[in-house]
Amino acid sequence: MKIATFNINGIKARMPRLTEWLEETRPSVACLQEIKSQDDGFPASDFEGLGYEAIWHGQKSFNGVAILVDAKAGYQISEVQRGLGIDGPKEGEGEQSRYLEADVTDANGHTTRVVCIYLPNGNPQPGPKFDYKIAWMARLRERMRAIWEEEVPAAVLGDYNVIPEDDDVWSPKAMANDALMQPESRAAYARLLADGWTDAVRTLNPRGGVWTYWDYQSGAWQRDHGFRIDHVLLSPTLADRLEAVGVDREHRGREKASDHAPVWALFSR
DNA sequence: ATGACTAATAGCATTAGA
Repeated sequence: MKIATFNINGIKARMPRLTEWLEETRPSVACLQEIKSQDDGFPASDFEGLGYEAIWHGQKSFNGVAILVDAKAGYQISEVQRGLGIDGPKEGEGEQSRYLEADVTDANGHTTRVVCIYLPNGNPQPGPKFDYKIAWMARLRERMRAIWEEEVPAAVLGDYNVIPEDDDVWSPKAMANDALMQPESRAAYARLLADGWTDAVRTLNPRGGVWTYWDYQSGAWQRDHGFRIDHVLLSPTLADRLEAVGVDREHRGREKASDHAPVWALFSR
């Protein structure tokens, strides 16, 4: 089983790149963030044509998450929960579409809990958006603890919008004031790891230096000015089966690419 | 230096991203 996460930055604008990536790398499960599409506009039939079954939690203009499974390879998906029950930072806007949780069953009947998240960015900080980010992380931790109690194999993956350590960014100094690496953001992420969740990419790359995002501006891609904010967190039984991780960097360099690259984790079954 | 790109929606710029 190969589980992947990809912040696609607009599903309409990215469909050609997304299609290529699915055909070339064929993940068993793909978590997508920032689909920036309402539920009605989601191209489910295009994914069906590629052999993928999807569930999605859309929103107009911003945010939006989806989970795809390789139906052609025998995977099935069943939604467990959408949303964490937390309102956005603006008065009366309601909940943003950032959380989608499902059970994924393989051809042999083995089920894995898969949680696709798009954690709030939190800039500018300090301010209400940063407060929202920290509150969202607290709610996420509560939900992850509940999943932990279920003792199911689980992966919580997506765009965490947190740079966990200084060696996860090309220049800690350049990013020092960003919400992505504030001590509060890092502490909230560290609490998830302290709870027992395994950071798959960090575990297999203990020296850091792995990037998953490069800004569109200032030639960041050409200069390799990136950082790691897309993470794959694993429950113990799933972590035991972890065989490899990777970042599909090459896809970041293509025409009309997302500013994020896909991140994947491979398991023994 | 509070910019530079990019996407979406709805203008004939603004918001948001990170």
